[in-house]
Amino acid sequence: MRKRETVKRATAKEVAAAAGVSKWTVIRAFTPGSSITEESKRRVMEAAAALNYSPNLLARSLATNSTRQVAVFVDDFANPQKLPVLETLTEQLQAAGLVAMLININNHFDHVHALLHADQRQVDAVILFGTAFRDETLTDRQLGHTLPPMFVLARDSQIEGVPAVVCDAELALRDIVNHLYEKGYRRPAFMSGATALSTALRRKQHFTEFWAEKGIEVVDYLSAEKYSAEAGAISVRNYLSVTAAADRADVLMCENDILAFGAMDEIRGKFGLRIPEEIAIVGFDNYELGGSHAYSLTTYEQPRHEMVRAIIAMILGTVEAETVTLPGKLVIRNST
Amino acid sequence: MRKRETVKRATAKEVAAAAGVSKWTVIRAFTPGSSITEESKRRVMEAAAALNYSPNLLARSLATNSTRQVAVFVDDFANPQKLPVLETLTEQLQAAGLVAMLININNHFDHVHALLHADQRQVDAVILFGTAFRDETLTDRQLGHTLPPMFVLARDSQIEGVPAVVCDAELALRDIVNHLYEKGYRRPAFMSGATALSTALRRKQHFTEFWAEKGIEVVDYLSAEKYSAEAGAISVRNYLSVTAAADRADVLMCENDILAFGAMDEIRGKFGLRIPEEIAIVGFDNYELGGSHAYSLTTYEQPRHEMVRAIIAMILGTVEAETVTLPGKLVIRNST
DNA sequence: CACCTGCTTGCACCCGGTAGCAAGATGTTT
DNA sequence: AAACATCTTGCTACCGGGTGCAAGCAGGTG
Repeated sequence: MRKRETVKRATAKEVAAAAGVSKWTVIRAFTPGSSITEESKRRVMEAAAALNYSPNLLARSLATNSTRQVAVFVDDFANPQKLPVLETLTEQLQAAGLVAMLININNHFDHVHALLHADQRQVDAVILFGTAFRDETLTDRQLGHTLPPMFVLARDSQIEGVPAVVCDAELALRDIVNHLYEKGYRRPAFMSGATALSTALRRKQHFTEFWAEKGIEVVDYLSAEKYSAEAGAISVRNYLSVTAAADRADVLMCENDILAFGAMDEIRGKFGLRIPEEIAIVGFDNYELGGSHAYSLTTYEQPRHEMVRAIIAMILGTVEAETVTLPGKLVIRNST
Repeated sequence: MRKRETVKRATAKEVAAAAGVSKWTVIRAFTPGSSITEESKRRVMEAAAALNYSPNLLARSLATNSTRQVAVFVDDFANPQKLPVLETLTEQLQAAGLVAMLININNHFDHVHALLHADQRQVDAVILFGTAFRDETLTDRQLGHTLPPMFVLARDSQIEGVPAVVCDAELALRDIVNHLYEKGYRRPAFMSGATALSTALRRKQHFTEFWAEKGIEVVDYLSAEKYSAEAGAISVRNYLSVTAAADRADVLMCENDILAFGAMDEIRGKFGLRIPEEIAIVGFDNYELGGSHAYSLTTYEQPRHEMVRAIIAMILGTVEAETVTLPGKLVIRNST
């Protein structure tokens, strides 16, 4: 590791010597609201500027037991939706004087590793962003005693006492189903990703439920291997090749936009069907590309700014830490 | 800020008391290669396990003057290409025992802020990922004395003494032009993004140069307002509306895939032209979506694994820190 | 002028580790 | 059994700040 042998950072003690005061006075000059005369402060600040001094946050963190660092766990970089949320998250964390440690959860670095590591680094909080683990993972491994506070973002919490911030799936699906109903669709189908995520299950469940309220049954349930365009394409290919034109759904809701993109490519490319005339498509998440001409996908946008705001408020402790559900908004385009 | 008043982490001193040794022996038990008897180590480890002890990395960092944290500056979250690189970067950093601090450079938090902040946090290095600033920024603000070592990733360095890791643009454009030439295209055009990035300029310049080597002149240069599908669409719309069919280029290379997507939507949607028969398209960066049916875009993939490996080797000091240029690979699809 | 109040300032001690020295323990050699 | 080499262990000092107390100092009051 390349050390910083070059030029050492100035310390409070050195600034103190230069300003002719004690190091505590220097520290006070840099601590808002502490009792110090204007004169002393001015002298300290001059000396500090001359020496290019700024407090060492590492030392401060050690002394105050607060690093103002937040670990962000991410395990699915394939989902392009992660990027805008990461942007919002880092921006708002920074605005709150916090900083994000981005942790990649993968085969070589699992949740337990990551948690222990984050704990060793004394982070003030951990955000499980779109990822989660079973409660047992904590208890099995005898963790949980000294762990930093955790929060789940954009996914249901599976851990007792760990709050989550999620988009209101019930409202979302109600909006979607209402929209489809008004557009005249009567033969809905639903495509889910493989994993048995509670957030995913809930979308499917509400989709079914709200159609049922209108006296309509969901005609087909498709499932994709994973969340990728390829998997969405395969799933819809299987469906269309075994389903007679008359028995086909007139609208297919895909659990997220990525699946929808793959499905649309396949529907138009391989099967030559027109969207939305022959089959309409709905996605979820509003990826940037859904807005392009090629797709123009009707989808649902999660309220990421509000979600991030909510989770940061909990981290800062300005609001009680409890699971919250926020409303997003329906984005209607040409695929329906 | 929610403090960790709950259960305090055990310290080496406490473990020492429990194990009946001094705290230094505890430290030795946790320091690979230090001299300690098997017996002592076993007793320490037992006590440590009972108390759930693990060393406080903050304190260690303070004492060793090495945090094993790397700040990663990102300023353009609109580019979806950032995500796979971030994945590779975090994965490899973690494998090397480092961790990424993700810093969002924006209007409220500029390079200077971010650098000072990263410095205060004593990061071991700063990676300028796809972002850079002028050399003057450093000297103007009297920075540069105590700053952590910096490295530029996926962009040219504009700072004296700061190395960069980039994709070999010359090789890339040579491959692209050769491919287009072999395919029989003879009327090339180039679309650039607005900003005068050196990496961007170089693509354009080499594009021109390699066509010239074949005795062919680039027939048109388009420019987009920024790097977005929308801007690409507008740029190509302007071009096609003022250019007679006979005068049109037969292949358009876009500076990156996002521009290409927008251009393709417009070309097919608004102008009803077929790709590649009436006009072929080439992008750059190989975004995941370029592989979908809807686009099937010929593009060029930057060697992100190798680039990340190279930059981490420099950070670790296992290789000399100097600008390196790595070869990527041409990805040929149906748009040419 | 003595006394009280309130703001500044310096100090001892603390946060939880690390480095390097020296004393203590152990084992080996002659 | 004495002398020596080697490994363990504990200790002092230190990384660069923060906390809370008490002394120092000012101004206002009786």
